[in-house]
Amino acid sequence: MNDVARLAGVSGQTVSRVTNGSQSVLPETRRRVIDAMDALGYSPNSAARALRSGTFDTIGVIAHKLARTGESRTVEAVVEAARDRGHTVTLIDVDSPSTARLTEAATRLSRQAIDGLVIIRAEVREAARLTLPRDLPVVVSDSVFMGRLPAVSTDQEGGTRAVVEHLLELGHPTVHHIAGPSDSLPARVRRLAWEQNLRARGRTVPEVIQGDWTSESGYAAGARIAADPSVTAVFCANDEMAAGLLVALHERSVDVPGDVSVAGFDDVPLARFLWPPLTTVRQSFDVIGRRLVDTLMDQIRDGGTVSSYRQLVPADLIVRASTGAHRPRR
Amino acid sequence: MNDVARLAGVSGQTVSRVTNGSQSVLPETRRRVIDAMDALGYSPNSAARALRSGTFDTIGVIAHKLARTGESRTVEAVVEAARDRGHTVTLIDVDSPSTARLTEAATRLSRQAIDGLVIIRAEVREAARLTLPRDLPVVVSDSVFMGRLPAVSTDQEGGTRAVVEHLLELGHPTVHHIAGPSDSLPARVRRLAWEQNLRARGRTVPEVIQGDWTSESGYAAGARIAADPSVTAVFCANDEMAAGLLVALHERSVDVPGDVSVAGFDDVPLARFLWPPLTTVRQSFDVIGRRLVDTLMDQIRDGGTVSSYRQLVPADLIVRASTGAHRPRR
DNA sequence: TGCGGGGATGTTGACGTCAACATCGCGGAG
DNA sequence: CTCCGCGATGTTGACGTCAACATCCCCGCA
Repeated sequence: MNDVARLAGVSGQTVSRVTNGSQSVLPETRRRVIDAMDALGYSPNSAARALRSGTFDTIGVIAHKLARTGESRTVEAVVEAARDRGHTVTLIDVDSPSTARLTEAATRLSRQAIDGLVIIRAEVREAARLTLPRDLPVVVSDSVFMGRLPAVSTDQEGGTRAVVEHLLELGHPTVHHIAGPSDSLPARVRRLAWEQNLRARGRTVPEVIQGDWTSESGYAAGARIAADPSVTAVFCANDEMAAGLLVALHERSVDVPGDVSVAGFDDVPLARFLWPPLTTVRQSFDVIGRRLVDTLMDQIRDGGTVSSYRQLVPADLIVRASTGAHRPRR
Repeated sequence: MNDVARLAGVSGQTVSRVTNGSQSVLPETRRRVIDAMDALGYSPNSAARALRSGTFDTIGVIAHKLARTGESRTVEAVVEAARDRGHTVTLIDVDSPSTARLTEAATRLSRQAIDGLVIIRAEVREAARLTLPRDLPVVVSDSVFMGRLPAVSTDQEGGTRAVVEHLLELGHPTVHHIAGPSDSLPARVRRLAWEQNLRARGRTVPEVIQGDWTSESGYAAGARIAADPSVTAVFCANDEMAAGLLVALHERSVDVPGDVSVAGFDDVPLARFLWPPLTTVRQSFDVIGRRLVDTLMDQIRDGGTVSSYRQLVPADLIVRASTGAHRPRR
């Protein structure tokens, strides 16, 4: 900055004023300063700026498995919303539940240059042990931290109810369920809601089929389902597992939706292009991302005051061709 | 820090030594300092640290559409690799090609607290106008910056050749192509390689069908392809478009691969679970991500010296059920 | 002609950390 | 008994920026 000031024949303060768009700089002076900046390839040092101002204009995002649909779409929305608010996003991943990794994440976090933190689906139970720096504004989505920290999340119960009701209305005596891994909070919530809805309508609750979010696990479940003619409707806890199930059923010539109706959860972009197009529940990741940032920004601005501890974003049932009227198999 | 020092009855410097794990601190002193830190909830100020050390332990990532398969998987790999090297990742998105957005990105970039920059698929031509801060180590992948900057990218030519050869060996007289958007570099490269391979084998080069990466565009292309019995093999520039095409063909009772063979590119996780399972080219995003970080770190360490300007990561053909022997239609 | 006022620019110091250097105290060798 | 050396700890200043305050100059009005 001093070099620029010298070259432009002004003081450092004037350079600072130009950088920050202050009004009280003569156009002629401004010109000289900008020329000097270009000539020297100057760009302001953000560390010094942050040190001086005490703010980083950056928010941290803790995500679990970034490439997974929900995560990547939420992160994308968070990045966009943050950018609109003049902030950048720093990514911190806590993929492995090992204590070493967690300690590392905590350390990294505590020295990180962030004004606030968004925790997206830190699902693993061990993550709950993560010590958060005091006074750091935080918002969470679908994580074990829910309840303890302000949260924005999908209305899992509502979405699940919509699927189950839809399938029962089609005449199916009951609905089977391929669940997500039990250490995942959304998986547990969806499973619980499925069970409660069946009970509330006096239907028998079939044994849960345990999956792990991957298509492979849905595919594996398909073998059992194809062999059991009592199964006529399956609600999969996410679209990937539903895709695996569909393929397994095709391979065994079980017709969808003629023999078995299949529904998913998430509405991944490809859901409409599976065969048959998948009935599923759409999560509005963009809305969630935006709300997360809004909520966080409110906290940052108000110095940690939390307005709402629980925001639900509705999840809509999208009916496509993979679900149809009940027809006994065999 | 001063508060901690006072409480522990030491100087600030000793606190600093404890923070950074210096050897020359008596265990007893260290204990006192750590207790004081805990009591006060102290964590070091990263801005001051960065200001002092001149390094941020952070790399920036410019991505285009984060939620898209290639991007999110590459970013995930970059984040992991960076973490292993003790660095964090800051995300900067340049989704829109408008000049305003670019200026904004440039500004944001110039004041960003990063030690290096990874540019992932900044495809839009206008992005080339982005002014990068001088002396900032940079690596790119699949972007318009290739050639000008050190790059790590998928062997698009090799992957494309493998698909085209595979389809020709199955007896198809030629291969049609649904291309990605023309402002995307990988899309242009794949299209060109497809054309060259057909020519090299003396096959007629059919008119290109223009897509835009989305499944919807593949679906739209499906109407034309279903109606044209001369089409027996289609190479789609990505898996999403292939998925759209498959659905369009099913709806019109065109058998895959009986009537038409379909191949994609990317090997998204769901590719194996489309119907029929999709023949495609696997991109090793994890390898690319890791190499990007390695290359960038080398530059950061050596003060900007670039060893290699072009690293190619092989792309392997994955043959599944969506491609089969040629059989004339109708 | 002198004085007040306001806009443009300059000067100073502080943000929190850490490298470099200074100091202190203790034990062992001569 | 003295002095040297070394390990533990303390002191100082600088990193780059910007808020607050100081200064300067020019203009208009009495």
